[in-house]
Amino acid sequence: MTTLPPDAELLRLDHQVCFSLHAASRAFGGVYRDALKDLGLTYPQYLVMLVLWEHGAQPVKAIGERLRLDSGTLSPLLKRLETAGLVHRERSTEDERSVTVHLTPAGDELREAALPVPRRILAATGLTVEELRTLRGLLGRVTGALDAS
Amino acid sequence: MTTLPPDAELLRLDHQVCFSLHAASRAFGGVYRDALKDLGLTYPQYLVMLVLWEHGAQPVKAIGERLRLDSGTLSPLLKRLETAGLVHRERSTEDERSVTVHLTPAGDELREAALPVPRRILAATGLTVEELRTLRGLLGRVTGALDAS
DNA sequence: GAGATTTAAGTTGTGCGCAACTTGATTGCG
DNA sequence: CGCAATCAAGTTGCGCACAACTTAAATCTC
Repeated sequence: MTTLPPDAELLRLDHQVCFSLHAASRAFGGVYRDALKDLGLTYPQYLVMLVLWEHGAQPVKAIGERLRLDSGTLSPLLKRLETAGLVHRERSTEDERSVTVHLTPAGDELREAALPVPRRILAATGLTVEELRTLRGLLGRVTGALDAS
Repeated sequence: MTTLPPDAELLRLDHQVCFSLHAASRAFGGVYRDALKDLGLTYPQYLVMLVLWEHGAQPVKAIGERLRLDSGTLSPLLKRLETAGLVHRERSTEDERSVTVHLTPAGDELREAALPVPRRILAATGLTVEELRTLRGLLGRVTGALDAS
């Protein structure tokens, strides 16, 4: 569609994209930090709670697959959520390797307090719905391609 | 342009974008980890080296502004780069609060070894140049808006 | 059925990211 | 001038991310 850029510019573009991604991810982190402070959650903890609110109790493995996180990250994170009284872990009886993560009543209740969060973030992005869809689409494709390579 | 989606979908879209961003950022991290292993650099260390290769010796403060990182992150990172012999730090004589970061000859030479890295990453993304531009644009706008809020 | 392989979760160690703080230098203001 | 406010860099502490490893259970294979 356009003239292909010279090599140098192309390579520059690449690291600009990576850098933008890195910066944007941390900028989101900052806004979430504020929005979640009252709930006492970090952003990754909030992601885990979203999974549990939406899909119910499930094994650590399943949470990890949904969030692209391994047990080295999830185990201590879940331990903190358990200490905070939001979650409890129970070793499965059928397969004793597996541990199922359940919401406690407090964890379930927190859902309501978390409802206004997404709107705050949405407003802070300054993007239109169209743009958000485009962004989500591109990011999804990149992640898929990168993971495959 | 399109029918506005109902509230629930809109809020869903928001956390999907945040999640995609988080996931994409980590996926890039993984690919860079492989590409930079031979150079003995992590991705954030590589970003610092890019700044020095491109703009020459400069104070910690300036590096932090370019990369959106504070001294709590940069100080130990620079110490590691110094231990690796790629960089050395010198306290400014005019303003003794400031520390200027210089490339060592080894740090300068590493530039050549790093040249093939961007192309590898570029290929791994699976996106066209158009799409990369769009992505960079959207991410830049989001970061700006989020930082301002 | 016994032994090798695979699997789920957890542990350890390293580095990044950031808040909160310390230290020492500079600037600004009365 | 003198002292407060500001500023640059560094330190500490905590949580996330991930590689490499351990442990214990399930599965596969002969």
